Amino acid sequence: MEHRIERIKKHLHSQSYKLTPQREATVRVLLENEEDHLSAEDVYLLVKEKAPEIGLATVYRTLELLSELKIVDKINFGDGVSRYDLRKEGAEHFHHHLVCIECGSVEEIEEDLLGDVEKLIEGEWGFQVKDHRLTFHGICRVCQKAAVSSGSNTSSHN
Amino acid sequence: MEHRIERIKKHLHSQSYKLTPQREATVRVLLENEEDHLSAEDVYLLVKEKAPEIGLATVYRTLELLSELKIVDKINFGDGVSRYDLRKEGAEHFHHHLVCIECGSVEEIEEDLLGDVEKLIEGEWGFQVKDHRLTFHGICRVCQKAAVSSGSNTSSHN
DNA sequence: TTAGTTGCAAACTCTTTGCATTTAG
DNA sequence: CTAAATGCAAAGAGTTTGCAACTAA
Repeated sequence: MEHRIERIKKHLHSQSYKLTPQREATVRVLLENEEDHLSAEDVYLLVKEKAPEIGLATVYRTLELLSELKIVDKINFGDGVSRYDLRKEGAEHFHHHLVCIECGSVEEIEEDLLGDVEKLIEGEWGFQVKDHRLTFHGICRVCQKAAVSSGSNTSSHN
Repeated sequence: MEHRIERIKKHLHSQSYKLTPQREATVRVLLENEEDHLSAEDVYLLVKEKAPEIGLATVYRTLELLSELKIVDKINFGDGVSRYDLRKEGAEHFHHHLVCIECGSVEEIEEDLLGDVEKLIEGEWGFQVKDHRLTFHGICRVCQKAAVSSGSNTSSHN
């Protein structure tokens, strides 16, 4: 964890940005919640626990900065809120998401599923792919089980 | 075109919604601009040309209704604006998009590229896929050519 | 020392809502 | 006739910005 902070610090310095305590606290919150998809407000509340004086505007500015530096990815699941996701070390592509339409849970898929599809896009459409966003909407394992055990009689031909 | 209006009318009636002149005008605008990805504001301005009395709130309400009825899809390319896209007749899945990071153009791909990937998701992750959103960000054909002819010397190993 | 950063409050943008009035079916 | 829909203006939610004070490098 510390080495990741250190790396981000260098990344900031290389562009003559400073690593302020507020920024460090924000990055720490993101590191400690890598699995989640926090909104700016979520981050704000968590940062506030460590550094109560921080303002929401600073969180927004920090997240925007980290986003520009490709340290985080800004995503949008369709509710009107932006969420921020730390990029995995050395990840070439943005990871994918499985969003459950029942319970709202979000699962991440690191695996690159789109290699072939991207080749097709470049070949057939002449479009040079730089990044992608892929989200599946559906029903997660847990909610499928819940539906079965509550006796919903949807014919499951599987 | 008229038969598509007629079909939508029936779809509305079947749920005891009315096809008001405002709704019809909105649907017509969407039909006439199927290729584009209009924001609510865009739709509002276009509808206003035919039906100047319409209010922005009505456009929002209509788009939300059409979205619920799966007549349109609501999408979000990351700028803070929702865009609305008429579903193609009989389209099972949401189509894909190629967004150019140079010129902002958006191209649509009707072809279903994710059949295999979805099977994998269902098999490996036990996640029952209902729909997906796939957007590629990159450089469109036109901007690639522009970059070459303006003599940008980025080594293109292709 | 000083360019960069912060907190605050006010401003902005997009979207939703309350309500009196109108209208499609 | 009446439930549904409309237009307007006001309210909400999320995000951005101006500015004087502050601070990391």
